[in-house]
Amino acid sequence: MRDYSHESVEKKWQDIWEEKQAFKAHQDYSKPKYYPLVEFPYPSGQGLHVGHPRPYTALDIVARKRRMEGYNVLFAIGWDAFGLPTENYAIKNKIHPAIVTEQNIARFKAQCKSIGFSFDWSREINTTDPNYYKWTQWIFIQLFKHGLAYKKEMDINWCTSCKVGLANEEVVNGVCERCGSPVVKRAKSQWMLKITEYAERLIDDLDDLDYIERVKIQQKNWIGKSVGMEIDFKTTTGEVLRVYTTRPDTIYGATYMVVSPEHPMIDERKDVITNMDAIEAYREQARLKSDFERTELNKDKTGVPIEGVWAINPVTEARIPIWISDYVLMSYGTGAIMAVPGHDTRDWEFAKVFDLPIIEVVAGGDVEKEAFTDIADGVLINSPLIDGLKVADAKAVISKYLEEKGLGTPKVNFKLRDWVFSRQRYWGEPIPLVSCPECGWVALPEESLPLKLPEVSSYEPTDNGESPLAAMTDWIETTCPKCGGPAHRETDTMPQWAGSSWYFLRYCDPHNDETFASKEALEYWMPVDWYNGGMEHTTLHLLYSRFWHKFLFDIGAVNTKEPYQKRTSHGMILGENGEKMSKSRGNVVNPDDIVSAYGADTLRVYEMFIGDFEKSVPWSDSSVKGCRRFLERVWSLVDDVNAEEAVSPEFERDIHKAIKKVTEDYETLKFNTAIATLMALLNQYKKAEKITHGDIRYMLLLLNPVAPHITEEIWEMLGFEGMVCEQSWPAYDPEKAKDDVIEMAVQINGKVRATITIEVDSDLDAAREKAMAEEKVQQFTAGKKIVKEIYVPGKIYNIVVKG
RNA sequence: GCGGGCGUGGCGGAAUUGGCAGACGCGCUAGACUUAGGAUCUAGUGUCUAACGACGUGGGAGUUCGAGUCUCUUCGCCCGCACCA
Repeated sequence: MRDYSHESVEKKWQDIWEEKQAFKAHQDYSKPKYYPLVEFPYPSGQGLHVGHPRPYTALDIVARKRRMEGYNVLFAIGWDAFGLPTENYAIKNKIHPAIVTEQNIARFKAQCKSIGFSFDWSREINTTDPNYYKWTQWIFIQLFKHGLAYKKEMDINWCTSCKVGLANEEVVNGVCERCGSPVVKRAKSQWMLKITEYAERLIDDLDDLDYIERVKIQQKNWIGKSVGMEIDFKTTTGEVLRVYTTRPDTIYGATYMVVSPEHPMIDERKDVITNMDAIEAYREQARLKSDFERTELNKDKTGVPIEGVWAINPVTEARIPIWISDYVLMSYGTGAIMAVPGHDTRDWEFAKVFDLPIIEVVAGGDVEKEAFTDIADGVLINSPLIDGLKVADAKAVISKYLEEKGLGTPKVNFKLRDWVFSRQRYWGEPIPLVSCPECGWVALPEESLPLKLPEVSSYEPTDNGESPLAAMTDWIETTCPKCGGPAHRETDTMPQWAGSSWYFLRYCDPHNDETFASKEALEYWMPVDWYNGGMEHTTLHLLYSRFWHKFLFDIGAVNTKEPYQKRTSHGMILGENGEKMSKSRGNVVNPDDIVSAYGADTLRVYEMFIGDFEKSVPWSDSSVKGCRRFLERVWSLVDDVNAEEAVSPEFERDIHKAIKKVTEDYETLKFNTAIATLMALLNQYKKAEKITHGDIRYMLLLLNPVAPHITEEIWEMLGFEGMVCEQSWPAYDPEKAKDDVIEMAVQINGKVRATITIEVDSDLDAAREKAMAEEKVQQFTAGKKIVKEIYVPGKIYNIVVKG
């Protein structure tokens, strides 16, 4: 037998697969389909990270198994290539981002190929390709035409020194990542997408999806539906302050109000407010704070009372003060709250700091010590209309009362905010709209798409907060598609999320230039059957793409209301020291090094064997060696074969058990135990005197999805026909996979004292007879009274004794 | 602060979901082969104990014939975040 040389074996089979187009998804729509999906990577300058192959190998295993099970499988990859790091690299090195992108993609592609993923490379896509972003722009235009895109003044992070807008990521602890200068908020008119219009459906439709529970929970909490009321508070100066609350039952305990520093009533009533100086100073402070500071450092409540105006509690008619504080956000509810310090923790803290009155209106706690927020058992007090009622009933009664009196209306609110869709950047999809003095914002005609990114001399954001495109007068100045008059283009670009919100649709039909994907292709392939990705994408990417898909469904462009039927998530791979891999920590492992030293199959086996797929796990070089050792032992089986027969009788049961276990484990993310099963089976083989072709055949079939190269090579060496990847997935006989004789533990008072070998379906009498024959059992039961016997066939025999 | 998750040998992790805790792998120990071993093979390897045996899944309590698994409580760690009224 020759040595196992991974370089030549892996290259050989990669070439054969490519030549034979072994993994191409077929246009034959009569076969059953399967569509597994992995998150396409951002092609960074660092190249592939060892974190990438974990999810990719996992779904590659599923894809390969499905092909062997007779499915037409669509498994594709592409590049999510717009984005900040490339752009910043381009600025720094004065290279066009398109060139940087091209280089990075070439590297990523070569790396993916070297690991042997069974992608259908003919479907590769790239979000920065005009033939791709043409359709991203087309979708945006549909959103715009259906009223789901609108302009709004929104704050951007503004670096006071660089004089550019910054992404959240570029703001570190309130200062600019690059120059360390303070970052402030600055209002800018931006395009927004009304994802909130889909909030209810984005929650409800989760019920029918096969997402892992923590993804569902996290999405639901992020969307944050709450059922409450908007209630109007009159003020002493005649206007109305509207608040949102989920606890209208506590209204008798509303002893003051708080509005956010940005609340419009402040400017509107400048004339009657007597302490505008103090208010302005507080607002300025709030403005200087980044979101991070406002939330993180603001553990102690701060605020300023508005003097000159009071609110009237609509049920008690009491005159109560109005404060401003940054713990109330303009972006949620109405930007104003009725503060009930007795029964809301934040209000309670605020009241304690500023010595505001606390009235107990729900009995059961001690409001002098802390806010009482238990809504299950509380009973209302000090609330004439609802005294003695439980919280839930009190809510219903007071809501009805307030509604009838015209003081309030029931209202559902969501935490979810609309999606800020504008970026003041160059390396993104141009927004295909023009602003016409006569017609307002007008979409470009669809047949004129793509609107390509123009060549600019500098990619640096401009010092007035505009995108680099804003400096290109000849590009900006255009004519209105509607009236033909002079107009100018939108100069902001789309966020990186845009291209990734629909890429799985393009995989279905990637070369179509009539439409983003043909109806037939979509009807056949969609929905994605299994989408695996990182938890960090749960609330943004996953939600955004569900939103876009639902919209496309509503306009009849796609045939399913959800894009992904199943969603799972993998854990991160950490450095050997247990910390997150990063350049600065110096603990980064490059997959190329593993592939060249041990081979792609070793890398694949290792990443699947390393631990629970769903959990984070530290890298370990010595464990990699163990996986290489396993493959070498598999390789050495070639020499051990000493019979032509099918399966050795002594292995029949083991093989059927292994097929069952591995088949199930590949479906349930338990790749580690699947591989452990194969290792154990191999150990059996190595110990055996006789080992046949048939025995090894099963090992190769089961191991092939994880280690595709070496298994093909051994298959060929042993003279089997065709390729492993063309074979049928082995079936197991449930009867043969079952043990009929087992080792059963015999316990005395819950402690194991002996084991007996017994037929699975034996009854208590048979078990007792065998157990009592054991010396240990006799010893521990001698002279004692048997009070109880628990016998669970196939599991346990426990004797409870006394005395 | 809010939301989500995790604590099992020296290490990564198993445990049919309430039934022999530690599968499989790493590491380690001893031996074999060898000029050599950081290659390979064989055996051993949770802790305490000379042994019988006892103890053991972050800590404490509880339910149960039986708890890593269920309940309560407490401590610690990780991830995400937009103080969401």
